[in-house]
Amino acid sequence: MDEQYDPQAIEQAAQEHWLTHNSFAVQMDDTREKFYCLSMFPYPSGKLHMGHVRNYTIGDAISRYQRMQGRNVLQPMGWDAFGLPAENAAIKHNVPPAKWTAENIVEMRAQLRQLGFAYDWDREIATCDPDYYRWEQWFFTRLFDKGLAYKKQAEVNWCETDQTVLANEQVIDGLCWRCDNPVERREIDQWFFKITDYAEELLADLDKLEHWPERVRTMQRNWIGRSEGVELDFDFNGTPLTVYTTRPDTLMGATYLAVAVQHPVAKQAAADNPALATFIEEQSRVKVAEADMATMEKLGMDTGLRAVHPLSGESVPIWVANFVLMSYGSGAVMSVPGHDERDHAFACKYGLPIVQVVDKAGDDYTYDATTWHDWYADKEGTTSINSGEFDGRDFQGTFDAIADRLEALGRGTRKVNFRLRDWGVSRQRYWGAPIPIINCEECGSVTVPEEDLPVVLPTEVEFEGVGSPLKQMPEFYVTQCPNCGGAAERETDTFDTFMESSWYYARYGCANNHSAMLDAEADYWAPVDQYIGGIEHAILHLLYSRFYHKLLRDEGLVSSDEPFTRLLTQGMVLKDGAKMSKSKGNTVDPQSLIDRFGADTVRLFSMFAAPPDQSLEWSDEAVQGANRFLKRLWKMAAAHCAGEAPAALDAASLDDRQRDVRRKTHETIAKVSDDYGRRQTFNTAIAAVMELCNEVGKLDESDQDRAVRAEALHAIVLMLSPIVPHICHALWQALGETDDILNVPWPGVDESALTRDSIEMAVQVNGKLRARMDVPADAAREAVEELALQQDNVRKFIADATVRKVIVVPGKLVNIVAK
RNA sequence: GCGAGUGUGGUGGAAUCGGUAUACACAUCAGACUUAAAAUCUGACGGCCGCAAGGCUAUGCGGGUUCAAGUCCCGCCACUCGCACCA
Repeated sequence: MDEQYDPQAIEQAAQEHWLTHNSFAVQMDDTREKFYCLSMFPYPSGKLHMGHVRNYTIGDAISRYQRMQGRNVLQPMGWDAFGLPAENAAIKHNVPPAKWTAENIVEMRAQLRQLGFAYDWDREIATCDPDYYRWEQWFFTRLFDKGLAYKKQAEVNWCETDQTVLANEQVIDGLCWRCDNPVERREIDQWFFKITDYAEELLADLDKLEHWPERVRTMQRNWIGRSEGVELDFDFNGTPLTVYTTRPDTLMGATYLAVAVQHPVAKQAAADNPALATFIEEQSRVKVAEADMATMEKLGMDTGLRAVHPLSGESVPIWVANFVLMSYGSGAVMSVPGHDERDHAFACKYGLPIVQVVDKAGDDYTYDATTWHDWYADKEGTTSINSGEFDGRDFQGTFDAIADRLEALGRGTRKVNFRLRDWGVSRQRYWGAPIPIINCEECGSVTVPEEDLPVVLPTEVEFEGVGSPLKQMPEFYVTQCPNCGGAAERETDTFDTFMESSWYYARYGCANNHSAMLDAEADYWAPVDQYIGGIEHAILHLLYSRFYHKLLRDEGLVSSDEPFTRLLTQGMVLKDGAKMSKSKGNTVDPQSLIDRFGADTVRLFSMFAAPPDQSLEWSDEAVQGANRFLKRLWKMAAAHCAGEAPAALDAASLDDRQRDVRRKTHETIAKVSDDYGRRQTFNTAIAAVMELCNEVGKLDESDQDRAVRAEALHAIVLMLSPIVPHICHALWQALGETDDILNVPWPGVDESALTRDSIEMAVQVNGKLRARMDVPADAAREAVEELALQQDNVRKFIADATVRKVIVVPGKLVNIVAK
């Protein structure tokens, strides 16, 4: 064995070995438990960044560990290949997106191979491949038939100068990123998925995801935003004006109505009220970031119109207000200024009446319009007042009584509302999967027949300006209607790229099946047992995937309810306390580190520097430290192997020092197993192995010293192999082992090595550490107490006091309470 | 504004179920080797007092519970993230 650690040679040899043995290809196997480990696939932007390295090293360590546990492990890799950056690059460098993307994939694949990740490359997929997106198109037609995909008008950012739709990130301060002209909102036809049909289940099933971070589940819960209330009608000139409220118990305190500026009633009132028309015009043009909206001044204007309260029969004014959202509920609200903060501010500002209808027991506060109270919205310990026959009830009592009355009168119904909106899946972009629809003047939107799929995206394109080239390609869009045979036009919109990433995890299970979207093998691998990726996908990607999985299930393609059993959200990689980014100029290129130190050093550092779910502060010095550890490990093994083959271990004959090292070996195995499997804290696992190495270094060259060291080195190499697989591959051979380390099971703990004759215990007096003592492992409680009281330093502290109590924590400490 | 999370040496972090705070590294300092430097090896390394033994003190701040609190509870402060007029 070479004395010098030569990472380049070692890593190349290990990677060649894996390649020639096809080491990571897997098939279905009913004799072993399956384990599907997946890291979020990358967008092929050009090169790997440190975030990728961290993400994929975590996934690889888990995969390799699970394999050593005897599981049938699938770990695939692929490319989230559609998206806007390819179009931007095309415009900038005049290279077609398909070519640019393919070149990036070649480069990044080579980098992933250099890092030694244990992927089954036979299952590699790229979402821009027609073999992939054809199934997405096929599935869309199925959803269309079920009514789960539909078309409606929706707003987009429109640049009049460039005659094109802009993505949100292409709008900078309200201006087009290309021509700096103002961007306007325009309504166009778009395709949607009815995710709201699954809102209830998506919410309820979050409770099943016990191995997901609570943070992610909370974010999804809030995003879905379920609320229970009543939808009720005020009478407006004989037609119902519908409002939604979660507080029907305060209905008798509703003193006016407020409608959104886009509401039909507002438009109607504006027809013969120029001042109002101007107000509406101004307010609909204000297009600010959502963050500013919450703090924006609340403005409104009286329409002069009035509506009739459904229970009191009183006439209430209708106002237009800038804070009412057209997109939630019915775009109109009943205003209860006595018990809603916004309504209160609005009523005070415009002099509208305020009626208190909820009182708090034991609070002698009497309402007047100039003061406000901290329990105005409480639902507990309150009583309804000023509400006629509903007086005297608590929140739920009034809620039910009023809801029942409205339902009996036919003026309202209980309703559950969601904040979640249907998912808009069409994009007016080129570099995406074509939506398989043909628009016919006679038949409307007709799906492309299955035998005509896929609708292939042309890849030989030229960009003129920013619009999609598809819209200038009659050879693409001119076609016949599959229904009537008449002249028709193909849809030129493409799918949102979240479509591809919502089901790729399932496709890896049968990536090479050309006759079906998913099959029995795909269902064998699903669901993903361990998913690893960035927290930035906590809502959209993970919610869409969960939705898609339920769609696939309802189509009979998978038999599970959820796609990802266990989720690990890895933290960001920071430099100088900030996220690495090109604009800040604080990036670190993984390639230069691999070239300098080797992949194992980079892998080791990224796993050692922080627990996986925390942010990781980059440190060039600490990378060198990781490299230094590998060099030391290599030297220790080289020195060990240079001598004669070690004698057989004779556990019974070991002296205390040798037994201590051997105990440390087996304690470390126990700890590292727990850190890898249950805790997923690889940093502490590495620290424990480093400690063991420090202990092993103290052994000398006697027969049994060498035998103890041989056992420890075998364990160390096996335990580190998920994180630094190349060096461990080489060390395993150097230790004289002929089996491929990949096929060697995880080391077991020898319980007999863990026993001790004596234990060091801490002795406290009144909770403060005063002494340490060695006690026989089998000492009785009384003997331990006795020994503790005899310690010199302890006697000093209890000399002038009476011992009241002695607490013994077996094997750990004694606390003497004395006063 | 609402919600979630974090706060421990010079730095990254450890302390898993309330039980010996600062493991493992990085940096720094000292020593060995060297003509010298790098590399490598050995040692020191929270603060204060002390020759030492040892003592006092310390986990953002202030209280509390407990024999015992970085860990649990209450109230503040700072930072990070998410949502953001959802009626």
